[in-house]
Amino acid sequence: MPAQPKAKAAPRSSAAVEDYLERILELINTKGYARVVDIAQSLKISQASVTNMVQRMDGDGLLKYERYRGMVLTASGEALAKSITRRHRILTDFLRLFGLDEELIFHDVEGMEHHVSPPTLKAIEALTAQLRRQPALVARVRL
Amino acid sequence: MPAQPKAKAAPRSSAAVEDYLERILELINTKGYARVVDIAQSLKISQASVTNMVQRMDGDGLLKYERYRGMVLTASGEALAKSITRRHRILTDFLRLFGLDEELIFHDVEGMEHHVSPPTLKAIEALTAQLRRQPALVARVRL
DNA sequence: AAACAAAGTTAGCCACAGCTAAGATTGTTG
DNA sequence: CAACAATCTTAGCTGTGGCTAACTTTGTTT
Repeated sequence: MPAQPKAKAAPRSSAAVEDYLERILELINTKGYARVVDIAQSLKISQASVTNMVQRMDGDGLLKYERYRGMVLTASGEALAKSITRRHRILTDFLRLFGLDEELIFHDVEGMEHHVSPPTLKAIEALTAQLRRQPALVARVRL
Repeated sequence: MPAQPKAKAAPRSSAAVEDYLERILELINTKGYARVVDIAQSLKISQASVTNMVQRMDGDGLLKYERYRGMVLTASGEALAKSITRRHRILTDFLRLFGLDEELIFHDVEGMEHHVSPPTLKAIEALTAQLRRQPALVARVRL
């Protein structure tokens, strides 16, 4: 028995890794695949940085990567990416209630999202649903 | 005229710097002074790291620091610390509406706060005020 | 097929912000 | 005042995640 070959260690993810996962899933959903050059453009970082990170994420079991060829999310990578995307959407929906500038919303969500725990997210989701039924109240906040 | 001696460059601050400022102000408010050892304990990092950072913050004009002696916030450091503290309070007040665990609130706020822009903060502040007048609605979120 | 451009990779660098270990300073106390 | 403990500093290290410059691979185009 050769012991475990890979040392999985539960896919912990940093804010940076979460950003990558989010963009990779989005690219796969819209274009069918995620190329290094597109990820780089989307995150506004260099291709070299992307190559580097993607290799780390392969090592962490979040995706399968083949040099010069391409990448696919693993099951756990995809699950993580989806939950990150969902969190992003919930926070965006919440902030959109208040008539803030779209760019600002994006920027704030992009920063905050990595730090919002599941219970807090759930509360914000429920709150957003309630507020949608109270446009008068929301209007007072927008002023 | 010896030109400007220090190169101020507008006190940009990272998340880490903001955490330090927040704790330093709190220590000054409660104990009258901020010692390296207390900052370290409060942020759960080593004293060496605190010394290091405090020296950088001195260089950045956020505080005045004298080796082995102590520190005082500069005017701009104090202004920044106060606005950080205010932001922290507003976010905490908001999350407290939903009956979340205090520790969780603290943790989430500690992570998110550095990424919330002034307009977003203002909206959340106004929303919190409105929600305080709508306990029935809030109760539906808490469930 | 040769040449070229686009995409990807590697090597080596940097700043940030933590850490430990070892040494310096300070204040207290016998 | 000598010695001690507490505090603080320095030196040197680490990992993360960027960067540029130079090189390689791939695919297209003539």
